[in-house]
Amino acid sequence: MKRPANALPLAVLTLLFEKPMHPYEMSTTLRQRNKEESIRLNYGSLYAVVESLRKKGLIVVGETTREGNRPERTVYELTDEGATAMHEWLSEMLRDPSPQFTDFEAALSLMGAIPPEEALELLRLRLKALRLSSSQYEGVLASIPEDFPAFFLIEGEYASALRQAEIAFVDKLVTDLEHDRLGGMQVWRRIHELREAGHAGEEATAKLHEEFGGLLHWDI
Amino acid sequence: MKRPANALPLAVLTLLFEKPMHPYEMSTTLRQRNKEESIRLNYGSLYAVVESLRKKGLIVVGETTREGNRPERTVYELTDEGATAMHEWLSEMLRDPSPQFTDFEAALSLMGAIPPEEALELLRLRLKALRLSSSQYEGVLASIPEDFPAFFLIEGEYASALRQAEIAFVDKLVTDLEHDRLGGMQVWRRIHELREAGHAGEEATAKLHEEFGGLLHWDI
DNA sequence: GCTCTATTACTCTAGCCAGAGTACTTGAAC
DNA sequence: GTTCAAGTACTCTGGCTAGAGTAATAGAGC
Repeated sequence: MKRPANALPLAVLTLLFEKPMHPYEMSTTLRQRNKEESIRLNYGSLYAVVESLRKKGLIVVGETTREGNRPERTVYELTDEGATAMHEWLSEMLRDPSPQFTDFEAALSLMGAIPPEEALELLRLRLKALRLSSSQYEGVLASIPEDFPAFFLIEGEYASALRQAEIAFVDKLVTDLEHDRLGGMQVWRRIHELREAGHAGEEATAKLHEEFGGLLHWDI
Repeated sequence: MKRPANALPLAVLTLLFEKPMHPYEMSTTLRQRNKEESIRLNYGSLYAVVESLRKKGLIVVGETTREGNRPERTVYELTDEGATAMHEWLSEMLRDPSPQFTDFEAALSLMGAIPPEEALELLRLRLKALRLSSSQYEGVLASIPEDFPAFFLIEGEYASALRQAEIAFVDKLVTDLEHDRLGGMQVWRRIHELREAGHAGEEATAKLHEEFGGLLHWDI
């Protein structure tokens, strides 16, 4: 079975593992349990996902009811295959780390396309935003009763741990940039100087090789 | 302008910022620079993305050439609007932290659907895999010459920092589970015991409320 | 000189997913 | 007693994306 990037189908399976539900109830339940913060949820996807699970035989239509003149509600139930698939899929996601392609990692890898001074300023702003959201999270945590079971906060704690690591990383990067301490910064800066002066493309590349010589012959 | 989740269009813009290219050259360049590790790349997406950038006027067709009987190569160039868009978009991605919906965060938030003992074992395996990939990364790092510019390794360093944080988090979680130290574990375990005994759905929920009383009335 | 694999350069298709749109109901406020 | 926001329950559209498929050439090895 192919695992989609989005965990929404898995979330649907786990909800139906609890009890039969209609899609709208799934969405309100997920929302009420704050799953929206860890799982991308919207109606369009939800109904499509439910239909595709049904086609695969992982869920079946139970009953359809109607209250007053409102749209009909279609209640779905988990099949045995669905329960198995849910178990396998969730196990895999817990067990196997998979490459994640985050925005910031991509941005870092393309950072060379803007001049170092600008990048530095943007990273300072990022740091500020990260620290703010971190302290907001701490605030929310502080407002939760002491005896609230940690189990229900686990995904938030994980996100928070990653955020702390990102803060430490960006903080160090900012400091390194401020002190011109990052290896390769001269090339990076020179590229943008040349471009400012009207040199671009192959021509600029040639000039860089001339100026920096062997240093440009890495390519791991 | 709407930012797609995938950074591929941005990568295309930054490549054309360097010099005009045809799509196939973009893909080989990205691959050669190890950008595949931070940016999801495949042909289907690449050609679609290039076409959509063209439609938006961010890039234009330069020349088309043909060598022998091979398929024609269409070379694209960045427009001024494209350069502006690239700059804005990359700035945004560096500046604004955005929610990331990782697999593992989703898996943690749905972990309740499998029994605690199983989850513990899966997390142990995850930890092992994480440690392995961490030491592999260290190995690769060690094989790189000392004077290799850190700037070109920055996204790998970021990924590595996050991985270290995940290792620390999972390690602690495993220990907590081993010592029955995580708040809410009794409810979690009991849910699966009841299910084993044939109680599910509303019935099980009622029983849980009976047994655990007030403890189940959180919902932040 | 013939086969086999790798490389070059795309094209096609089906499914996924986000966001906006629809249409009805309930309850609160003035 | 009527308006207006919020809630209920979906449907539609169109863009995005992954993976497989195609079709030619170049070079390595026997």
